[in-house]
Amino acid sequence: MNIKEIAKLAGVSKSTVSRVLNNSSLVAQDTRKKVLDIINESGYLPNSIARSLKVKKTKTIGVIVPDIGNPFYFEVLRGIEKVLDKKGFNIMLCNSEYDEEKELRYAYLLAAKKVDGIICAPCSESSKAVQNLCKWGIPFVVFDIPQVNLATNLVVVDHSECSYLAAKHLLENGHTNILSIDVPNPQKIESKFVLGYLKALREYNILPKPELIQKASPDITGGYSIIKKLNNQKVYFTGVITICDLVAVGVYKAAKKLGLKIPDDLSVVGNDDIPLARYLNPPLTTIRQPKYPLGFRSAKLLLSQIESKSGTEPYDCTQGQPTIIKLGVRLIQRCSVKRRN
Amino acid sequence: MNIKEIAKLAGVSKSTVSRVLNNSSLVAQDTRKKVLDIINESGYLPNSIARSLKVKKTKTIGVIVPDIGNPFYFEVLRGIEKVLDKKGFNIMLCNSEYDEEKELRYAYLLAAKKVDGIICAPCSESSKAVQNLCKWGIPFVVFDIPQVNLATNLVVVDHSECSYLAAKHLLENGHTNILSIDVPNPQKIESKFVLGYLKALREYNILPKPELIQKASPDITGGYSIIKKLNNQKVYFTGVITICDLVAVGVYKAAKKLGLKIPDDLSVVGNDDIPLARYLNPPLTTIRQPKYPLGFRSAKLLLSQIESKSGTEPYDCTQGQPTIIKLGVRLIQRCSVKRRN
DNA sequence: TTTTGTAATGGGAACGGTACCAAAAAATAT
DNA sequence: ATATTTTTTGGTACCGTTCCCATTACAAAA
Repeated sequence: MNIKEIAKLAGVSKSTVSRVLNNSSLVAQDTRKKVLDIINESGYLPNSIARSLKVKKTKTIGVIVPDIGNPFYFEVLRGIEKVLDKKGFNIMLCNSEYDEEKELRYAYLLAAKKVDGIICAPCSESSKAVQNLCKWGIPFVVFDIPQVNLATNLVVVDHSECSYLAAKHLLENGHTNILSIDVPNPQKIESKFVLGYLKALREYNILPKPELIQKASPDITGGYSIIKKLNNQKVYFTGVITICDLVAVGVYKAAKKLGLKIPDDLSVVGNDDIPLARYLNPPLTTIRQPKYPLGFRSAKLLLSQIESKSGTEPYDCTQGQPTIIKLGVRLIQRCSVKRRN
Repeated sequence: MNIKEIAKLAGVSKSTVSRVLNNSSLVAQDTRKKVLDIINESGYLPNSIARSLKVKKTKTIGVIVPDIGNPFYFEVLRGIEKVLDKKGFNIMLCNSEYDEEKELRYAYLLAAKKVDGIICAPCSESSKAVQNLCKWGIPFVVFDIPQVNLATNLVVVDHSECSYLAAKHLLENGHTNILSIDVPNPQKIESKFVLGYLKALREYNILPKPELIQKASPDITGGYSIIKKLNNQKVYFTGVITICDLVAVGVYKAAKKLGLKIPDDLSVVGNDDIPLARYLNPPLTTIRQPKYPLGFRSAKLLLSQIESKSGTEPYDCTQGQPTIIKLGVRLIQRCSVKRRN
């Protein structure tokens, strides 16, 4: 069933049917009604893929995140969805699983599918996918991880501030041997997270110990295995800061296994403030990320980019100043940190 | 940049370019190389939307769930993604937010976008969306909620078994005043969840009390507010079974607020076994749903349906026997239930 | 009556691919 | 050298819309 058949049934041309479909004003009242009736009783639904081909708009946005299983990204997604849905955009969700190769494949796929724009949380600071997005002239915004060497529109949080706040909180509570669990990064340069950690240590005149600067996959098993490993190596620490709450959960799990009490034997401060952080045992002290706003602002930014795009020309991401939106974080004190003397 | 321009640059016809794109065997080695070179250096990417229009396949699957925020659905989604990704399908994710109207809108949208198939967890047992999917001839499978009066392909768990197991566990532990928190359903008939609960009571010769059969929205606030409400009304119960772990979390929250200790003052058994259930305080005893398998099997089933579809004709969901896959559940005992005498 | 203007409709060329069929070129057989 | 087969290529209709342009119908003005 297509527009031509509807036209024939209604005894009009397909131009006219198209006009009622897009409710153009220049179609007579009774013609419109007649066509509408035919459409309803036939169960016809317009092929938006054909439409997209013609109008060069798909009304869909691609979203690439490393792990939707992580409540952090999920909350961001909610923010994104909120604004896009209101504007009639659909979301094509892609889960890169922290795999650069997969991320790139998805970017390619979304580009080929001619999505109107892309929101991406790349796995690394020099994401090949983002570079390509730029090259292909697709409107996009990246969040969470800033891109190096690329003037992209950005919605971020300062990761160094998170770790700084977290470490400082532990230092203020008398901890001096603090383990930092970051996510592995392929870059040679020290990550922002470690930088913030080091800054806090410096302020307290504490020399960083290399064995306390660790990396793990950003999930429960990541946190779990790092604690187990360090325990085997007899590395000493009384506090932990983690790159995300999920690895804090892993730390909890390991602590339980090893018979370590939190916060008595081990203090931990997470990062994200996922919804379930307050229900953990004990409730997790953490740095709250503006998750929903991150998504909300990213989507808004992308939409403005799409709207400003002139006609059908590809979007040139190098022209004009990139917009950079930096959102704040704050410490949420709960019960996973204990004062030491 | 389109196929025609590439053809011109390579000095061949667009047929030939199309052939190398779809790596057809009947193109000479050096022609192929020449075309490939041009493609690479020009950064051309084929428009899959145009392709889809012609071949009548989009290689994308629509997924409609009531709440991706619920780890239950998320786990299902992972299962879906696993099989679809391997077969080169993309996922278009839609969040109906337990809103029938929104669910229907999404179904329409996905149909218009000509997705190759749809996996749907409808909000109700007589989803208008599912009925339409049937009418429109789109391959689909529904999971989690069976459809009444509609012979659809199904991947489900017996909800009555879940509540039966949960209630029985409490009964075995000496509880006689058990609160059942179900999700509101628009149907007149008693829900499966309540049915299983009643069955367990009957086996123990306990008369059901209407005030202990409650409904709440399937999220944290739902569980929270129902407990608060019943507490105000001085309704007495020592055990709770919930339709999902998220409302159990809400129960925890309310208990804390009201100074009730779990499990000493209140025993609770959840349903789903979300990843964080074991990390709650106390760890939640719950009925484990086969979440990942639910998604995995649904996707497999859908794929087989799509593959068996002959050519371009719409899929007729009334012909042939529907496949119904029923998966089992089991009780996971943790620490939220206490024995009473 | 003829002209002019406006509202409503139809015709047909795109959009960017695919795929069938025919034609040309190259390889092989006669 | 010609006939035949096989390999490689080009031409073009089509997928289902939109949208520009032309045409028609009809009312109001000249």
